[in-house]
Amino acid sequence: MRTVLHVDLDAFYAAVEQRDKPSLRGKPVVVGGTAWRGVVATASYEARAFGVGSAMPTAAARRACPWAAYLSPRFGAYRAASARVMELLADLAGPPGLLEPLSLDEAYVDLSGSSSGPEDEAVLAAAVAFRERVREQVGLTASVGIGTSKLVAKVASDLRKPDALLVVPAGAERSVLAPLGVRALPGVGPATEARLAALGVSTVGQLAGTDERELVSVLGRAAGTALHAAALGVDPRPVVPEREAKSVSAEETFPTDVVDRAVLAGELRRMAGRVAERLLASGVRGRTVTVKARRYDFTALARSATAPGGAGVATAEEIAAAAAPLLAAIDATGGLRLLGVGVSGLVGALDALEDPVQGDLLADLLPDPPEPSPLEALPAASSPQEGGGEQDEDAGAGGVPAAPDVPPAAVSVPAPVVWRPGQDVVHVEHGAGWVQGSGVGRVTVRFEGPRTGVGRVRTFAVDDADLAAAGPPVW
DNA sequence: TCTGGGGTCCTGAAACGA
DNA sequence: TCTGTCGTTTCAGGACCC
Repeated sequence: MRTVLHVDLDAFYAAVEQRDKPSLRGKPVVVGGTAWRGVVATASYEARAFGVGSAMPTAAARRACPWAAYLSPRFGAYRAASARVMELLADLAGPPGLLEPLSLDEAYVDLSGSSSGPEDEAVLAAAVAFRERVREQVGLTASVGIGTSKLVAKVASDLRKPDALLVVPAGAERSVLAPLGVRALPGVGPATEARLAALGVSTVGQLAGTDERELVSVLGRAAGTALHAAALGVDPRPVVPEREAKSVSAEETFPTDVVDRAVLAGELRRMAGRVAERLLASGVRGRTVTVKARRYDFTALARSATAPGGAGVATAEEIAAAAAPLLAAIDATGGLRLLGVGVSGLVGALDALEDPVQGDLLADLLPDPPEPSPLEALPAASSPQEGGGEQDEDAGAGGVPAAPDVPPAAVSVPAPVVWRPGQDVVHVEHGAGWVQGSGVGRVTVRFEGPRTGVGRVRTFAVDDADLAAAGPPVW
């Protein structure tokens, strides 16, 4: 039985400001960009009463609540407060140290090793004591949720905030989640909510009752399966103590849109310097440089390039040199309102000096895992007749003649996969697969397998024989 | 309302290379 | 040598989170 605790500091930035400036206590406080094009990062609960919320344009917030205090963020103060809270959380986590900070104001702790479940009296007592220490020693309030998974703990901490503690006992997950709106689930934003609404799904309970295949067809494989599991209260993600950054970037919205290429190039060099400072401070280099822009009409675009070899970039000069041709490829007609540059594919500076081929050689010397790759065992769609017979998506008995030892359940096919060469359409339905319409060419399908992991791609041909064949081709 | 900044992850298409 | 096949990598964009 897992016990996961989620901590969320209430209205964090605004709460730190109210703590440090007694005159602001009990009053509406808004922290965020105070410039003309700024947005709200955090609003105190007093400001939220007037309709001010995160991500709202500052201009709109000022109209809704002109009497609030509008402050620029003081990240130094927030980092210090966060560090103190994380220390208290580390004490709570104990020697196993399963503490995963998500941001300055949020973290997960895995207490499975020292408890019998979420409703364990000792866990409850520890959580109460932790919240008391945060109040006394840091001067802030925290909302805490406890459950059998990250998902349930997080939803629980959101449910009664601010300044609350909620425990979801093992077995009660579904009944707690069911009445909530789908937006209560992490990962469901406006776009996903709208797609679910089109299916007639607005609550988590309805989501749990929806066929997973239908969700996959609408949301894609990863989101579809994860959300369906989440609606059932299932979330196997472990608490991971250390997570290394995967990219470093800097971006800026200009006070007014910029058309002048010389100005854009200068801004890009300045931001390359900011990125380089952070890369050098953490002793890493990056292989891929991305230039991001938002045009006057708010359309976003990005151009990226990956440096050949293992050396990568790290200095301002290297980043700027790689970014310059990417910026040149961006159409700035009408002006850009935002420009940014980022570096990803990060490797330690020492790693970058090593021959990247060595890893492959080592992999070749190692014996293959016993599990056969489902990809190698898959017959191509260009042999539709070989499969024959009825498809059985779950058991797959007789459905994959070339590899009877590999159940089709080991392979998940994202759906729908649509290919359009000119006017022709090849449409591969979810699961075992159909080819409909007319068309000849290649279809690329991304697979997931026990050995290959997620993201492997198989490309296969579809020819006239497939399309003329009676019955669906079977993979 | 008119939309920041810094990230993560996912997906489809295309290029690449054996 | 040429061509088709197919796995891998890269690129671009979308959605989401705090």
